[in-house]
Amino acid sequence: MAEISPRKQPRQARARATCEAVKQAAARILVTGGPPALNTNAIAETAGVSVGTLYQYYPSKQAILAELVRDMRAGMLADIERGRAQAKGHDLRTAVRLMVGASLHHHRRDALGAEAMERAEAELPMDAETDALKRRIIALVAELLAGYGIADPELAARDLSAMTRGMAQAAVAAGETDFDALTERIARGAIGYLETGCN
Amino acid sequence: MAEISPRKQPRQARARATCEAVKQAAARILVTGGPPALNTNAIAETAGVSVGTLYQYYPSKQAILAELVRDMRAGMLADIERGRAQAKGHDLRTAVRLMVGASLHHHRRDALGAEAMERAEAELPMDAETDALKRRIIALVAELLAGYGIADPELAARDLSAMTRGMAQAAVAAGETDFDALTERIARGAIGYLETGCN
DNA sequence: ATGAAATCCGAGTATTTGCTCGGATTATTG
DNA sequence: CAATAATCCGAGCAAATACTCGGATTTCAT
Repeated sequence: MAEISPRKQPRQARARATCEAVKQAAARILVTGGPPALNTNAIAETAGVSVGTLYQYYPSKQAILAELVRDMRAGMLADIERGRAQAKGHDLRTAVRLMVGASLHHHRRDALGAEAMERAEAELPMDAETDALKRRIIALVAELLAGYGIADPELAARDLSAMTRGMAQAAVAAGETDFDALTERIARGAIGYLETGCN
Repeated sequence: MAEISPRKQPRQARARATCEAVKQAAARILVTGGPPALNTNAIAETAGVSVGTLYQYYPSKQAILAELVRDMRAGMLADIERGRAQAKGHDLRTAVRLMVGASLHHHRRDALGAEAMERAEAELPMDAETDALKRRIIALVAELLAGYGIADPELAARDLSAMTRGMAQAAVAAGETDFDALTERIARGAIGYLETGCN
């Protein structure tokens, strides 16, 4: 059974830099070579540290990936929270546009990295903290939708998240870079989903 | 460099049964254990044949997966073709409903299998034949959409496919089994996407 | 029935991969 | 400047994995 929680806390600045280097190295390898290319020796070499050092802070390979995914989810949650604050007070249509835009924020920063991470998440035993983050994201969207009188807001939140994720994934895979246009297209689908339900 | 095209054609009935057993074993392992659990020894054992036998028909592990994915894509293409034949003559909304239903046909047969396969496809070097199948699927949808005067039908086809895939994936992951309800929800999004574009 | 072709077997090989351990190096403290 | 704690190193081990090979067994054609 592979441990997932970190093994030891870095106390000195040097050690903190090491941890960060390891994470970034793992992320880079994941983007360039996909999950099968992600092995501990490669991570250590890319990070410029030795395997032994790596294992002082991460108890297993999976733990590195888990922390990477957790970071991404935390970032997403922050993006969504900002989006909701921005959307407050607007009508449903513009609120949806703003929320979709917020969901795509991490794609704007690093589209390939975001995609690689989301795919990697699938083949990882879900750790409790990341699961909680995902639930909070959905709950946040559901709460917003409920404010507009949407029926079954939880289901709608899940559907809209999935819709966004799916379309973004395909767009990135196709090499699209105009995220404003993509946001607009996703918002059209989302608004259609929400408004067609009421009549 | 791993070969992907099959190594030898089975000539006798026994050999054909072996090939089929290998494929089904691989599919089952993929569903129950995910990509990391898919190794040649396990495949051979599950299929009830020896590794040596396996390697007489498949030049590499990837070749097995590739053929599995190819089969699934071929099935999807057939489903979509039937869907289009059924949709012909109806108005846009019912046509969309029928097409979404057709796209989900393989999910109805084996939801977990379909999902496992689609995820596995991502970490596989795209082989030419499968790529051609995917293109044909998109082209078919695009052609249908063009008949209804949709602008940029290729892009719309890609977006709608991605939308369907994303929502279906999330629904299956959440344990949903009512595919009629799911079809209806996806269709709402799709119709919204298509109709909001025109005004 | 008999030779040839097809199929099957599974122990074994070469490689990869996750991970450990004992000791060297660097930082911190009193 | 010690002495102690923190950090780092990397050779190497144990296990897993993709794949091969030589020969046994079964099927087919005549």
